Amino acid sequence: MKENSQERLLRLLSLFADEEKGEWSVDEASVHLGISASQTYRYFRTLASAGYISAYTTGRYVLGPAIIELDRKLRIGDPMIHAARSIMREMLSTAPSASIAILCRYFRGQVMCVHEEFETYQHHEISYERGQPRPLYQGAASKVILANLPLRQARAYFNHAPDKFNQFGLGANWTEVKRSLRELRSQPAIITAGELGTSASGISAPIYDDKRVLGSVSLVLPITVATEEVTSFLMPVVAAAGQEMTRKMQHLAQLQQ
Amino acid sequence: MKENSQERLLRLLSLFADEEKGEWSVDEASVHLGISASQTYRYFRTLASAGYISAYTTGRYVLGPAIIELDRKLRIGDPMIHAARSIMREMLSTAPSASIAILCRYFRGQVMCVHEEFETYQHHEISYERGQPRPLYQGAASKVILANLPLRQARAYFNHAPDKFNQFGLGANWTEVKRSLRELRSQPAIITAGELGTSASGISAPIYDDKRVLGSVSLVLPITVATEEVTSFLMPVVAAAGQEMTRKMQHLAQLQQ
DNA sequence: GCAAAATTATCACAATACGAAAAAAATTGT
DNA sequence: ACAATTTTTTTCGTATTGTGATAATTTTGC
Repeated sequence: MKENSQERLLRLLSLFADEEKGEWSVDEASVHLGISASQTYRYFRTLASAGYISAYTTGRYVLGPAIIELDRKLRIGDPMIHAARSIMREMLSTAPSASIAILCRYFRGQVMCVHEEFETYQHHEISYERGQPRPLYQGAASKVILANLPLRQARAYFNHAPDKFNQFGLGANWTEVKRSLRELRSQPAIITAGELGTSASGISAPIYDDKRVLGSVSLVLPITVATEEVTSFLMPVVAAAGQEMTRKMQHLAQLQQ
Repeated sequence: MKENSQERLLRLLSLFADEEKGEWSVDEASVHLGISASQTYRYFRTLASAGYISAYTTGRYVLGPAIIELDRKLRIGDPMIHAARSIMREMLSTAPSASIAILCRYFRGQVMCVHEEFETYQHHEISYERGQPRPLYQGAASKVILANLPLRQARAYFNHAPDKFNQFGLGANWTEVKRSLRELRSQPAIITAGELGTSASGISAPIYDDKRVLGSVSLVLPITVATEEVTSFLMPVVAAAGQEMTRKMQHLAQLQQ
């Protein structure tokens, strides 16, 4: 827990991401971070003059335009998203209309959607939303990552929320969980229904780097069209997309560019 | 140009936004920033372990998932975007189909789109793209901000790129520019055609905070439908949207919430 | 397996980040 | 318009730590 001044600055910035709170005053942040008011003012000034936060009215700060600028650069330049785009589009073309394809990443012990592809835009209520961290035990895109994590890590997550693991059908104790993770891993792609909200069904396959799992590609379909027939057709499609992504990621690493 | 260590850290992060380059090695960043290699390693480690950058292969760093997380929070929580959403949608409903509504902000001496509303998604080629800074002299959404800036600032920008100002019809010298800015300011909304690419036309109105201009709301239409008749109908619509936004921003400031 | 590159650790010192308190500036109430 | 708050910046002395150079270690490419 030794922290230097740069880490403190970033921790202040992450206040705007972590908490449900979208705006912070200097005083609030000061007590929350355990930093003196004068120093917190210095941090706020630094972040504000770089555009990462912005005072939309006196004393109240929110995230600033520099975030948008960075996000655009990421959208355009991220190698994983770039590699995924065509694969996801092709996968989507074989799926029923109103389906969407999502690319997720393992991040900070959670799962975060980093890219979406869809034919026609429609607000999907409760699902993987770009940029929203989701737990590892809920939904296909998460579970497939969990199942491919080293057992040590999986166990640590299980110990942290055993009730949740049970609630989402992964087992009531570690022995059961271990068995169901092995079972999930043995399938080419994994399918869930109604685990985030009740209206969607997910089909997901893992993406590997070299040794460890990086994330997952998934199809999310309206639960009404996710019949046994449809999902059994799509399972190998999604599995192939995952394998193709894995291949591309390894190829990328070799290009060293 | 006195810079502390936090500012240096943010400057390193902004390398990933400023330059055309989307990926950096430690050495490249080290020479570019004029910081020793060992210290640059420390900065990279700090940013990486907070998720702002990520090594997608050994030695090559790109922006990390934390950016996406912050961007989502901004999209959801930003007071200006929140205030704009309904106004933009209503404005859009009176416009020809295939039009889009954009919300721009004055940022770092440039103009950046921070939010878009559209009926049906279609990739608009060259226009205001969310997160891409644009110069003040090009396009309606920019010009309306420029025209409402304090003259001192406008003059400074003119001196910085007089040829560009002339190219986009603002005048060949400061006297002419000053006159055309006044002329632009006198209109309820300003209209341009084909200034970004050749296929779009823009109608924009300014948004004020209390005294200074914050940004602009605009309609972007396919140039083919932007007839005199259509634009003269839409001009007061956009102007009203700008005024409504101004009202909401001032109301927001008074709520102090 | 070995050479090369990437990353981390060590160290000594100057630079600066820090909190407390005071000063200045901006904002609000009346 | 003026006073009362609140917000923000400055000052200052000191202990902390950020820093570059170099070495040690780990990882990677072949």
